[in-house]
Amino acid sequence: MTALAGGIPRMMRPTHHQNYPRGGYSLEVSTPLGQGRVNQLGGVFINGRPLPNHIRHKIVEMAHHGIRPCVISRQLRVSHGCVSKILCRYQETGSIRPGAIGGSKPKQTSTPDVDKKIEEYRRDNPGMFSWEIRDTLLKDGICDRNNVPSVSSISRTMRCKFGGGAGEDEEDDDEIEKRELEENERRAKHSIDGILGDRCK
DNA sequence: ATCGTGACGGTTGAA
DNA sequence: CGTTCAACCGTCACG
Repeated sequence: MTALAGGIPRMMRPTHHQNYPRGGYSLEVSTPLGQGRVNQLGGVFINGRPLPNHIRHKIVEMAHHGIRPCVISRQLRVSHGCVSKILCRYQETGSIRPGAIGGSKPKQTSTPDVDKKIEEYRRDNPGMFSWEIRDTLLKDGICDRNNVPSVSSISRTMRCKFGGGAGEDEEDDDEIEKRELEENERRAKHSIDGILGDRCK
């Protein structure tokens, strides 16, 4: 641990390390949704998970009323770093929702160019099969035999871009939010049901 | 006193 | 099915 005599690169924090005296400082509380913890301000949070929606909402609402971030932080018991982040994001994107967690990068098996071409073929001829697209890619000289994507790769690409063919409908934040709230409630209820009378299977 | 920032330990979910 | 791994999370502490 002492290994970096050579000048700590201005941004390393050898001393911090989230070193709590082991055994617990960060109180643990149980919530319907998992292991909750308590931050320095006394607020409850779940490590690794986004803040609940109503808190996020409250943060932007208070900010909207001209309340300073530091006050919001103390009042809602959310770290100022988090308040700052949520507010920043809200200003940038207009959304209070957290970013998409998890999943793999849409794997770029082909170049963007090829991807574009696939989209184009598909748009011009929606009934086209993946193997036909593959053939066309070769015929048009977009790819050669060495770098042409596999048929399954092409169908994956199309699944991603076209979502299975159905038109994508954009829901506005409110709608998503509402649905999320319901889902949360349902989930919470579920786990309570599970505790009260475990009968599923 | 505030607030931007990045390390950290954590969870998630498509591939 | 289980595993991988890069995305995001909020907290903490520094500056």
